[in-house]
This record gives sequence, C-alpha cells and structure tokens, in this order.
Amino acid sequence: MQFQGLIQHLSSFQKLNETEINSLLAFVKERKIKRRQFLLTEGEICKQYTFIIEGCFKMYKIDNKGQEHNLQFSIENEWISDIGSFHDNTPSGLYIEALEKGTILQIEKNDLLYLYTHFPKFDRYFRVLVENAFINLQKRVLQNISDTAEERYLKFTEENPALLNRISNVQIASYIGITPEFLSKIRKNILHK
Amino acid sequence: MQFQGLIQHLSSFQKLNETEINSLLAFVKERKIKRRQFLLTEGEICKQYTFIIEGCFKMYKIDNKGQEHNLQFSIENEWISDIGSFHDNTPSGLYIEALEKGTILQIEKNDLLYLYTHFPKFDRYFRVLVENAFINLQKRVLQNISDTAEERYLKFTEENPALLNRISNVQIASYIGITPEFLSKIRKNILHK
DNA sequence: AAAAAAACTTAAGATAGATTAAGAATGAAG
DNA sequence: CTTCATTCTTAATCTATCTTAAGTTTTTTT
Repeated sequence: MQFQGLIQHLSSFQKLNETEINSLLAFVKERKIKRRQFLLTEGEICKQYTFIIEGCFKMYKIDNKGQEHNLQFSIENEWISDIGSFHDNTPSGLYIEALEKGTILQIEKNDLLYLYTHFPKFDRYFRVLVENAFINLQKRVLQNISDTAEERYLKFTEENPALLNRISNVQIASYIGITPEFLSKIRKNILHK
Repeated sequence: MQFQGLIQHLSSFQKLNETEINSLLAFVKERKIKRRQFLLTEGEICKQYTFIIEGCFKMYKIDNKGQEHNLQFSIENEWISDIGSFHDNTPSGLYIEALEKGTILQIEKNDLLYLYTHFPKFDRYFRVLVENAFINLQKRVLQNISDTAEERYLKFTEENPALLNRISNVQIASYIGITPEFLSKIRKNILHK
C-alpha cells in the first residue's frame, strides 16, 4: 500500500488519531494512471479529490480556438481537482491530464463529506490547504496584471524548480499566458545577458 | 448594533446556535471608516479579518514604479483581508483602502483561532468562503491567460454590475491589468458596434 | 532502430496594448 | 458655489506579444 505520503501530508498540519486515519484510509482508493490519461474532461462533473502519490498532472481549459491554457500543475504529495465542479455538482470546463504515468489516491465526494461531518480535523485540513492554494493564486493574479512575460517566466522558474525538468516549455508558456514562440524569444534574450 | 448582516451571512451556510452566535459577537468590533482610510498598508501584518457592513474597499499592491494593481474589490456583506499575511504573521505587500466611507466589523486573529478550535462550524464556514473565493480566482487566472483585454472588461461588467456605479474606470483598468487610456479605447470600440 | 509526433527555434510582418501629452468633463471638498 | 483634484478621452508614437511559416532537434511510439 502507498498511503504513507497522504498520512504524512495530513499529519504535517495536525496530529491524527487511529480512528481518523482508519476512516480516511477506508475511503481512499488507489489507481495507476498512464501518460496522457485523463482524470477529468470538459463536461464531466468532478466527483473525486485526487492525491498524487507519483506522477505529474496538468489541469487546463481549451478555448473556442482549440488552444489549451494551463491553470495548474501538480506532482507528488499534492491534491488536484476542479473544486468548483466538485462542490456545486456542475459540469467542469476543465481537463485534468497525466503528463507522466503515475499513481494516485482518490476519495469520493460523499465520503469526504462524511469525514468533514464526523471529524472536524478534515474540515480544518482542507481549509488550510485551500487557503494556501488561494494565497498562491493571488500572487499569480498580481503577476499576471503587473509583470511582463519575461518576469513571469523568471518567477516561474524560481518558484517551480521541481517542475522544470519534467514539463516542456510549451506547457510553461501556456501557464504564464504567452505563445511558445515568444517564450523561445524570451529565453534567447535571457541567455544574452 | 449592526450585526445582522454578519449573522445572516453565516446562517446562510449553516445554522448557528445561541452559544456560537454569542461567542462570535463577543469578539467582533465595529469601526467607522472614512473614504481613503487604510485598513492595511504595505509592511504591516494583517491582524484582523474584516467584514463589511457598509462601504466599498479595494485591496492592491504598488509596484516598483509606483503603479497600483487591484487584486480585489469588496462591498457590503463580504470579507476582506490579506489571508497570506494573516496566517503566516508576515508583513503584507498589500494595501486595503476605503473607496467610500463605511462601517466594518473586525475579528482579531487569536479570537478567530479560538472560534475555530471551539466551534467546528467556523472552520467549515471559512473553508467554504475560501473555496468560493478560490474558484473565482481560478476563473480570473484563466481569463488573464486566455482572454483579450476587451473580453476581460466585458466579463467584469457582466459579473460585477453592483460595482459599476461605485468605482471608476481607472480602478477597473487596474483590476483587469491594462492602462486607463487603453480601457478608454476599448469602451469607444464597444460603443461603435 | 525507424518512423512519427512533439518540442524548440528563428524570423518577418501584424496587432494589442503602453506611453506620453494634452484638453475636457466630472466629482470632491472647502 | 467655487476651486482643486481626479477621471475620462483622444491621438501619435512606441513596444510587447501574436501569427504564420519553415526548419531543426528531441522525444515518443512502433
């Protein structure tokens, strides 16, 4: 079994007792995922929270011109899901796709709600998780509205060293909101300094 | 006293009992705020969560060229604070400023933590609040990386009708990440269609 | 190992958006 | 009610970024 990563992640926020751990593990299911496999596609309702044991995933939308726009990358010991679709039971506008083969744990909505109700610690755990994700998104919005593309690229490389050797520049360009060609120009520019 | 708005807001998520309501109200303090008054400035640690009874506020950063960039507007029955600074006890990089005179309620960090610990409902309430704010921020990031300035402006007007008569186009331009001059051009363009 | 697909780069020309500057209109404050 | 400050607009010029297209390199799949 590969539950240590998840338990450790939860425990880093607050101590869990036996009952809490066992309840969680009773609900969580392990899945092997192939490269290019989808965890979610547009139009589906997001019915699970996904915790990544191993692998690298992207969450993105496709615009009316067929272009992909990356909202998020996630790797080992991180959660990924379309929270909006999950909570409102509405069809997602997003895709979640594996960039590498990997292994995940998933928990169904009803089971998560059960945990929320019976063990307040889970409410708190996910509140803190979302708070942290929220803080990071705020920084990203500020960057988007105030920084140039070159500044956004440099900050991305500084803040995501673990991703650099795992994803292509095409993916990074899509994440910071520019074309791959322009990113190429930016990288050339940086080299010549 | 002006606590109805807050109680109502909380109750719309889940029923509160007497004890919970009283505990909350014991901690919450009312303040009158003048136009142009600051609730937070750069370098300060954000020590309160603020609930707006009446008024309109903006939260923004100032970049190294002295330019303002609006992260958020908030009005009646909404919360505003720098969650990052609040939770990590780190100096904020943001300003919160009143665009109109108004009235607010504030709760101190220690008191909020007390509520979290003693009444799980508050954990849940703030988890759901942050989740909703997070979902909206995700939409904004996707807009920033995939839509043109004109599309962002049009969506802003559609999604924030209540703000339109209260804030200037200068503020809107700063929020969607363009100059006021270019927004002027966009508005002219829209008229000529 | 070969074939196919995806990623990366370069460059020319096009467009979105910034900058500067100035004048007119609106709103705030004494 | 009047003065001062801010907002809004316009236009010319400049710059960042996109588009298209092509060629090269790297990675994935067979």
